[in-house]
Amino acid sequence: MTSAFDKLARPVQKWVRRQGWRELREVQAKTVHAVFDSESDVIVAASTAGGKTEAAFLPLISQVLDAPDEKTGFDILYIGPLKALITDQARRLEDICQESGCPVVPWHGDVSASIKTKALKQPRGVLLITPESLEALFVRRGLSIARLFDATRAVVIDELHSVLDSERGVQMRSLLTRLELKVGRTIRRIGLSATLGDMDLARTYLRPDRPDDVAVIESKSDEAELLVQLRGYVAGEDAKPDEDSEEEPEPSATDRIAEHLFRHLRSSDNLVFAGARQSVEIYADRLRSLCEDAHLPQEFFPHHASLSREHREFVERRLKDGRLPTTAICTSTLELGIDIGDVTTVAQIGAPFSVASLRQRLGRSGRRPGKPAILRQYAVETKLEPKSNIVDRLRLRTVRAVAMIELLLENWCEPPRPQALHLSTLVHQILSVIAEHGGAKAPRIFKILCQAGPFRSVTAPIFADVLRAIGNPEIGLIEQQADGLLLLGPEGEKLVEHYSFYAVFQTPEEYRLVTAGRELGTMPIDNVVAAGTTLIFSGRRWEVREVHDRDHVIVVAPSRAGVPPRFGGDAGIIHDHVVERMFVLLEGTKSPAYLDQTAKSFLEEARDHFERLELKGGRLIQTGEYDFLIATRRGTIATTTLALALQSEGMKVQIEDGFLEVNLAREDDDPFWELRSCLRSIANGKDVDLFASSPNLAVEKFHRYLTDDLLNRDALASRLNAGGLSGTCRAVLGMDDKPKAAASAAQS
DNA sequence: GACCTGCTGCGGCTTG
Repeated sequence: MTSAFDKLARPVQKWVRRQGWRELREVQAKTVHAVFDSESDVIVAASTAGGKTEAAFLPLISQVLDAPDEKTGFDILYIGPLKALITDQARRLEDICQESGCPVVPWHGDVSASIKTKALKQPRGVLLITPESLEALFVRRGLSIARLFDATRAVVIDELHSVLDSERGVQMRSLLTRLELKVGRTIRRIGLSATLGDMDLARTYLRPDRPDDVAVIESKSDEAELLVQLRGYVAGEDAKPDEDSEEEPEPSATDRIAEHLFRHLRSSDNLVFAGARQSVEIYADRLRSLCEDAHLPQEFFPHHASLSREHREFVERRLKDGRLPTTAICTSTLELGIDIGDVTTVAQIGAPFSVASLRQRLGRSGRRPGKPAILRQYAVETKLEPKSNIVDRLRLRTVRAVAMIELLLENWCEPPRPQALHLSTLVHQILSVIAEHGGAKAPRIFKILCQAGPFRSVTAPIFADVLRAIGNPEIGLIEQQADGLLLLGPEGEKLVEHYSFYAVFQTPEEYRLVTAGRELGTMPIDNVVAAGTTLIFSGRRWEVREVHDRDHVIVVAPSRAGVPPRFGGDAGIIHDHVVERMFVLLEGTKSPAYLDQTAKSFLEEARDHFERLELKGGRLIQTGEYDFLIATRRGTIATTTLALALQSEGMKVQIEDGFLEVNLAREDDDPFWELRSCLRSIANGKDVDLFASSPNLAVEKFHRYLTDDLLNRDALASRLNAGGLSGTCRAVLGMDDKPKAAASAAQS
C-alpha cells in the first residue's frame, strides 16, 4: 500500500519535510487516504491543535497541484466562523502553498477591497471566507457564482460543532446547497471539529441525503490526563457588614475565589471562564487589585466580546507568545479556534450551561505531551437560612457542576437538535434567493430551500404561510407579479441593500465607551448612565464624563470606584441528560474524590434536603398553603413547556433545573387536589394553549416579520416540546407509562 | 438563567 506521504504532491511533501515532521499524524494519514481513495465527505475529529487543518489541506492541495482543473474558479473553499481564524489559517496555508503557486485568498469584512477585486478577476486556489461574506457574494454577485466556483472540488468547514445547531449553521448549509445547485453537482464536504457529541447526527448535518457515506476520522490517541478539583464556597452576608463590629468583615466568596486564583494561577498562562461578562469584570478588578497590593506586575486581564478589539488582541498575543505569564478572565470568546497556545489551567466559576462547552474549554489545557489538563471548578452557594429557597437548599448549582464533570469524564456531550424550523433564517434565505436571481417563483424557492436545502421540517403549507406573512403589504418584504414571480418589496429592497443583511443573528444596540480618544469597548444601551456614574470596565474603574445619546458614545475618565454594567443575555438550555444525572447524584450516596470539603458538604446538604422533601417516591409536594414543588426531572425544554401549560391555567411558576415551583394564584378549598387534577387532565391529553400567557417569542432577527401563529410554531419546534407534555405530567403523577388511550380508559 | 459570531458599494478625497 502506498503510504500517505507518497500520495502527496511534491511541493507539499517538501513542505512536510521542512517542518521536521518524522511522519504524518494518524488523523492526517487517514484523511490523506480518505481524500485520495474516495469521493466521500469526511469529518475529521481531533483535539485543538491536533493537526486537522493540515489533515484536510495537504491532500486537497496535492490534488489541485497534480491535476489542475480546466474549469474556472476557486479550487478549494474554506468556511470559518471567525475573522481571526481565517486570518490565522490563511497564514498557515500560505506557508504550505508558497512554492506551489496555488494562491490563498482570505475573504472577510476586514480584508481590503483590492484583494477581493483581484480574486474576482482571477478566481483560483483556496478561498477562505465567513458565512456572511459568502452570503454577500450570493446577494451581490448572484450571476458570478457559477464562474467563481465551477472548479471547486471541496469545501472545508472549520469548527463544525460551532455551527451544527445554530441559525448561522442553517444559513451556511443553505448556501452550500445553493452552491451545489448552481454548479450542477455535489461538492465534497470536509468538516473539522474537536467536540462532536453524536457522530451520526454530525454526519446527517454535513450531508443530509447520504449520512452513511460520510467518513469519520477520529483521533483519540492524544488525550491528556485530566486533573479536576471542585471547590465549594459559602457566600456570607458580606454585602452588609456589621458596623458596630471592630473586626474586619469576613471576605466575600468572590474575594476568596479571587485570592485562590491569584495564589494558584500566578506566573503561568491560564484561562478563567467566569460565566458572564459582568462577572469577568468583577474578577478582573479583584485580581488587578491583588497584583497591585503585592506590588507585582499585572498578569490578569479581562477578555469578552464587549471589549475593544485592540485590548482583546493584546491579551491574545500575550497568551500566545508565552513570554510573560498571562491569565485571561473570559467568557466563551476564548472557547473557539483561534490559536492562543497551551494553557496550564482552565478555571470555571459556576456551572456552565453545556458539557460540550466545558469540553471545548478544557481542550485549551494539557496539549503538550506529558502535561495533564487541569480543571478547577468553583461553586458558590448561599448560607442556608430558614427562608432559603429550594435552589439553595438543594445546592443545585453545585449538583449541576458535578453532573457536568461526571458527563465530561464519560465523554458525553449534547447532540444538536435537528427538528427546528428556523423560520427567522428561512425568511432571510427567501430574500437572499430572490435577490440572487433577481426574482423567483414560489415552487422553485421551496425546492431550493426546503427540499434540497436545510429547511426540511418546513412543509408546503407552512412555507406558504411564511410567504403570505412577509408578502403582506404592511410588511412589504416581497411582492408577487401577475405571472407569479416573487420580487423584493420596498421594505425587502431596503433590508437586502444594507450590509447589515448578511448576518442571520440578532445584535443589540450599544454605546461605545471612549477615554482620551481611545476606545475601551461597548455596553448595552439599556444601562442607565449619566455624568458622574462610576463603572468597572475592561478591568479598570471609570467615571462617566459625557453621554452623547445621538452618537451612542460615552466618554469616561479614570476613577477609584465603580460597578460593572449589566450585559443582558438569554436563558440557557440545559439538556435532559444533564438533569437526569443531577437526580442520580441527589439520590446517590458517594462523593466524587475531586470535591473539596466544602463542596462535599454541599452535596451532603443537598441529599439530606432531597431526602427530607420525600421526593424519592413522588414528584409533587406541597410546600405552602398554595405553594408546590414539582420535580420534572427533565431539562429546560420539557420543564419550560410544563411551566407555560400551568401558566395558561393562571398559575405562577418559577423554573429551576429539573424543578418547577408553582403557586396556585387563586383561592381554593383543596389546592393540592386542584393542581393534581389539572396535571391529570394534561396527562390525559387535554389540549393546552401554551401561549395563553403571551410569552415573548420574537427573539431572532427576522421574527418581527412573522405572524403570531408562525412564531408559535417556530417556538414549538425548537424551544418547547408540546408532544412530551403529557408524558412529563404522567411521570410527575406516577401514572404508569402505558399508551394514552389505554391509560385514559383505565382512568374512567 | 449566558455566551459568541458578521457586514458592501460607492462617493470623495489625496497622492504618485
